[in-house]
Amino acid sequence: MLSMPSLTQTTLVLPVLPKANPTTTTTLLTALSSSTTIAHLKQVHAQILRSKLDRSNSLLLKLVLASCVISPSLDYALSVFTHVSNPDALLSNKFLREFSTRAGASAEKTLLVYEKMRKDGVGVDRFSFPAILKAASKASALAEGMEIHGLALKLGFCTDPFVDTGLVRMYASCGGVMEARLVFDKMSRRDIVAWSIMIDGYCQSGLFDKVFVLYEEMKYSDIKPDRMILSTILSACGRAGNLTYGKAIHDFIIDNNIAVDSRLQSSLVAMYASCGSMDLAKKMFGMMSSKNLVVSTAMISGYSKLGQLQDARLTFDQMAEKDVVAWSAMISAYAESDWPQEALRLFNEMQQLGVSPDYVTMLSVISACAHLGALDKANWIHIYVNRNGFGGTLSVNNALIDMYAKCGSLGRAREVFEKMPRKNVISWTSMINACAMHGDAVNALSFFNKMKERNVQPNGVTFVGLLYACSHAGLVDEGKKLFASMIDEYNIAPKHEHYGCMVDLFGRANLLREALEVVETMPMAPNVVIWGSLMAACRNYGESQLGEFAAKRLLEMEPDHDGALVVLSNIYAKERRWDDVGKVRNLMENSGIFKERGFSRIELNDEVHEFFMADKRHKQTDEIYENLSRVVNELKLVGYAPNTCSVLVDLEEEEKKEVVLWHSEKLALSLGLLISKSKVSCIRIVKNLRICEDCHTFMKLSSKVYEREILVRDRTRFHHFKDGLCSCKDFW
DNA sequence: CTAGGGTTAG
Repeated sequence: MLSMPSLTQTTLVLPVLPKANPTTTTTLLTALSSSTTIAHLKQVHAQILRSKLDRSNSLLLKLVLASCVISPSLDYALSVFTHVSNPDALLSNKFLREFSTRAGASAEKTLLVYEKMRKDGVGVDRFSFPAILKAASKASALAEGMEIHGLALKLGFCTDPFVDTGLVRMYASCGGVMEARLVFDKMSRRDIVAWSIMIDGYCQSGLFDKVFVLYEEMKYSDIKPDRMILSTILSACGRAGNLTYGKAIHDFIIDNNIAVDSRLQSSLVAMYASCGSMDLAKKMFGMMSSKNLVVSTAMISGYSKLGQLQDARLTFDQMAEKDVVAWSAMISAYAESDWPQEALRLFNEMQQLGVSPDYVTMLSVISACAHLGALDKANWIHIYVNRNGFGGTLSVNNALIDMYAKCGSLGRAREVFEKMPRKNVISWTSMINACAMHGDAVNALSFFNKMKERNVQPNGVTFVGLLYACSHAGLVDEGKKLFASMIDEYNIAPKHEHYGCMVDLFGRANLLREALEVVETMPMAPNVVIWGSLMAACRNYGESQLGEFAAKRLLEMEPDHDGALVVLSNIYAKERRWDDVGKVRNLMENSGIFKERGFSRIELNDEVHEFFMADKRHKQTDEIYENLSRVVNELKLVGYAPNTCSVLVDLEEEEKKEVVLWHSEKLALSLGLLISKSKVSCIRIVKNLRICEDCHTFMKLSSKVYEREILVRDRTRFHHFKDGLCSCKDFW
């Protein structure tokens, strides 16, 4: 080890080497200690330049490599490298490799190194390509990747399996699995790594069928699967939810005595967890001697998918260390289970512990804000996104559109959309959906037209948004045309959700015969949603016979479907079939139909208030109820009469009236009117269930009497109440 | 002689 006086950043002297020579400098550069700093290297650099040793490129390159070793940021190394004329291949490749394998170094910088090598016209040989292609893959740089492909062809390296494998990987990562496959098929010799990368490419593109086909093909061509490729296949099984294939792989591992290391074990647990087979996952997880980050995170997301939040949280709390992925998984679990406040709380806790979020974390946090529906929080997270450099990320912007729409601000959603530097189908679909949610069918259709003009291909989800918009706006002909063009023009096979929209489209327009025809002619068996749509239409138009039929089909599939039970009991009551009413009531009591408790949230002065029905937990409870009865009396003057149709419990009429008056959205409105006095500000309420008819009327009248705009988000859509009218035109 | 592949969050 070179004895260097303890240099600090402030005493930049190099006393031992007044005159540098190649040998001593080399010694110096190869004898790095943990205390060597960039400052030391800068001195050596100066020595080299002063002693005119810089014509010896190898010395400078050694300096470059030395700085790679000691500094996580490769900026200094890069700056020295760019000043080396005609770097030689061996050291350049080492440098490239250093760059491409370094986690912190951005792939774009590796490509800069490559460009420099190209410009100097030397230094590129077949050993350079794997690293360069890896960088192009990481950066998803298709244009550069293709140029590199061209160069490899020109230099005659395209018979080198390492180069070919790199090309397969590059195309696969840039979204060109087809091109990857072309390169793969032309390879004369395919080893297990080549197969592995090709299979992983299909996995990344979500083409799981191809994954399994190719894997079988590989086994057929006498290549024995190893642990790594088995991991890849298991991951595909997990993501495709193919438990059968996953189990078969597990059996293969056992039958062939393949040693299961901790990584393969993690893959097995992750596969079972992703397939929702938590019992098997848990069993294997329990057997692991040391539970690493990855496998614990897989367990968290497995539990979360099944809605088992307590188990997810328990696993999370038991983790000795947590990285950003684990935090993100837990935050996402809360966000997706409609527990947004806990998701946001966890996000704060994570930051306090010094863990920086990445863009996936942001997606979950944005989704949490969307669930919460609080516009102030939404604005806050948007600022956070911009300040922390996520503003340019496509998926983040897509999530922001959805968030603003769900927080009631179509305008802000549109602003995000307009400002986006790049847009994809999801961006357009999110915007169409945003309009649909707000009952703005005209703009939904106009976004669709603009999307077509820009040659963006719509997908099945796009049409769900469009059909939803049409059905809620009563645009029957337009909806029919869109449905036809989806099939004929865009070759998209309609799924359940599309047929559901069509049933809704006709049902809402009182075209019940057509609605029934859709149900009868659709090529797959109708599901709960389809029968539910038909039933709702029948209820709205008093079509009891068909309504009863639909409700019964629904109950065959979901015996405790609360909506169906209510409709049936109302139909029977109307027809005075008291025996049947009694039967349904019994069913309702036994099935515990109130599985989801209704609640409403309102955000006032940056504080979120939450109410259940007849809730008395709020600190201003007395004022809220006092104000509510005042409001009720004032509304009665303009014709309000409590409507108890939606009350399911068996109560006396007078009691039912009280129950209706204490619905959570009315409590929220009462507080809103108490606290927010300014007539220009809109009162925003978020409800987890559908708004009932009585509350809907109540909101309409309040908007007129108090000259306030009221925005209520219910389970599926927005209601803008203004001047006594609602944007949903009383169809919901 | 210096080169390529695996598990987790959406």
